[in-house]
Amino acid sequence: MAARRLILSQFLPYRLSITMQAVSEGLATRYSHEFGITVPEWRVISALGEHQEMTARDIAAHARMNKTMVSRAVATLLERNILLRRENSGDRREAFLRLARRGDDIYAAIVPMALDYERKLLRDLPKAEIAALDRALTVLLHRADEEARAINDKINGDAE
Amino acid sequence: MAARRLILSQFLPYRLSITMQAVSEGLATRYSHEFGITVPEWRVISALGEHQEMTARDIAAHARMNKTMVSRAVATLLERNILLRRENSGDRREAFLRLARRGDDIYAAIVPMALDYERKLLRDLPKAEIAALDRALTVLLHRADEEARAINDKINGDAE
DNA sequence: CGAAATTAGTTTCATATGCAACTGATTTTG
DNA sequence: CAAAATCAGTTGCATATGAAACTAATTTCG
Repeated sequence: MAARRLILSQFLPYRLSITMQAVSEGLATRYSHEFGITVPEWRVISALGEHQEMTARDIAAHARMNKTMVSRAVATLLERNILLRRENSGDRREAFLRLARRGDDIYAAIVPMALDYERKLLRDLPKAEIAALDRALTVLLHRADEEARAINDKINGDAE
Repeated sequence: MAARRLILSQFLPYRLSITMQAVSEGLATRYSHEFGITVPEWRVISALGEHQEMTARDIAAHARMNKTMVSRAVATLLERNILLRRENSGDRREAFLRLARRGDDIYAAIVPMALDYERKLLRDLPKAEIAALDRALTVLLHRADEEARAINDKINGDAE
């Protein structure tokens, strides 16, 4: 546990952070400019584009958003007629959400834009390196979740 | 430019975003809990730990922060006697910042914690995959910066 | 030299975010 | 069955954030 030097530009959490920031901004600028959609809103739209009909809770789980964020994004999108909402008559706490006509159009317009952007980013990485990146991100997310759980347990006194 | 399906869980910008979020949180929880330091404050401290003495402007450039963020983090850290500030008598707009005694202590305590965390995250990735991840992040950041510039130029009408 | 432009850094303001408290509905359990 | 606990989703509140306006200092240039 020797205190080696820490060089910010080589430190993984820092690099991940600035890279994701740049990547995310580059894409968000496009669709926000063209469709007035925020990042959380895009997440909701893409979740529903992928799964047709979900509750807010499902969306939160699928897109790793907290329920406040989902609630607000959904409210705005309903307001703008981008989503449709159908109450679950079997459990009136929840409601099924899906893309309205306008939502379909927006989704259909953003998807190629997003995939094109992704392609550009990865353009000159060899296939093998892209595969390695994929694996690495999977492992990192998994480990980070584990570590987060560990540290929270320690802070909260473990026995809950 | 065919509108292939977009699967959120496989879409690079999304994966980067959630991974960095988990990674960043896992580390930030530790030092915020132990030292009451925020992420921007840690960035400033680590920049100064690495480079001894810098102006706010240098810090912003080195740690990819905007000047508002630096200004606020520095103000808090000065307040808490974690930094020292020495006005540049040759150019009184700027000031040189460096870690105070307390800042050194905090830095010395966080660095091993941060490196340990990084080690844990990368624990079961083979050396070759880590190297591939490094290269990939470098390329991605570079491409994303390029794309951001391109899109901004397009939006602002290019000829500035 | 002196006006205009530029720069470092701060502050204002409008927006984004998340936790925690809340509402209304459903489920659990004594 | 009724009280307590849980759950889906919303809202209030306090904090975080960044763009743009601002201040004070320096540089540029007519």
